[in-house]
Amino acid sequence: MIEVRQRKQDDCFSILNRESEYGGDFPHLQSKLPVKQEVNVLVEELDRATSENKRLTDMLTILCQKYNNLQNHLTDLTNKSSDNELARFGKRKAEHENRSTIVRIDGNTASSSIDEGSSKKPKECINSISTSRIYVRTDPSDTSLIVKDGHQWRKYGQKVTRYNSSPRAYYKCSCAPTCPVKKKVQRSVEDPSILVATYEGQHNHRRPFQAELSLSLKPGSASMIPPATFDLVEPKLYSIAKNTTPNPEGSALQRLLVDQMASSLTRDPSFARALTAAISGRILEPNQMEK
DNA sequence: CGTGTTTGACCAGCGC
DNA sequence: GCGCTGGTCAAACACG
Repeated sequence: MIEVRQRKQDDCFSILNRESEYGGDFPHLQSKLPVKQEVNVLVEELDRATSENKRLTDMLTILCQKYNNLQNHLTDLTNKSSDNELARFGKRKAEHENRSTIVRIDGNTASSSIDEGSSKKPKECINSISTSRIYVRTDPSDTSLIVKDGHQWRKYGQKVTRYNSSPRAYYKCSCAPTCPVKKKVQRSVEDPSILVATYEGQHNHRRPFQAELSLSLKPGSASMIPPATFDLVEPKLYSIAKNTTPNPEGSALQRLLVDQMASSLTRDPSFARALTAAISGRILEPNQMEK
């Protein structure tokens, strides 16, 4: 350990020397403290950052475990409520619910199930369209059917459906003229404060309004359910952790979440310092291995 | 005036 | 065949 520490000090000396050669932009390294003492401070900070990094990793692991448990719990509840509705409503509803349950259970968004079962679509078309669903918590007093997801949508219809008193809004993606994606937004029967957005098809263009989504994801704003619970029923987002192969739309959401995390973390100066320390620690590790 | 939303009409699938 | 239902269209309307 002492040897390792000495080695880190040597490496820091060499870095300091190089910095002085190039007139580097680390003014704190050019203070009047004795160099040896400064190196000790740096090494301590490096150790502290490393331990903090480990602590953050542990926290992330725990967070993933909790999310897993929460999702399992919600899936159970959803399945139960589906069973209840099967008993309550007639055959038409039963078939509809069965189809949507397939999506929820296997999480395969490219499966043959169309959530609301467009009666106009030929069966072969239904088989080729992928669907996904997200749940967004809103203020119950807010009657708008707007889900900010980073894309631009044009509303082309609204209907009150048989088994849900709240109207269902129909949207088409207007980001690109040829984009075939459609979206349906309706309040949940069980919890009117939750908006259920069902997406059909895949975007054939890039997401244009990521910044807007960033705003909507901020805590305390229009109350998007926190990113970790962005899509609780359909586990494609969770497939990040489970290492499955989601469809392209799922990948887009994954990238979005990763971007969100990355941007929020990189904005934090302390995290940037810790990251720098961790990286420099990695660089130093091979030297330690040589011993 | 251009763009997006609203809303009644229409269409097609499904069950009876 | 008829009625119910979900999905779509398109004219009217609102808004910046």
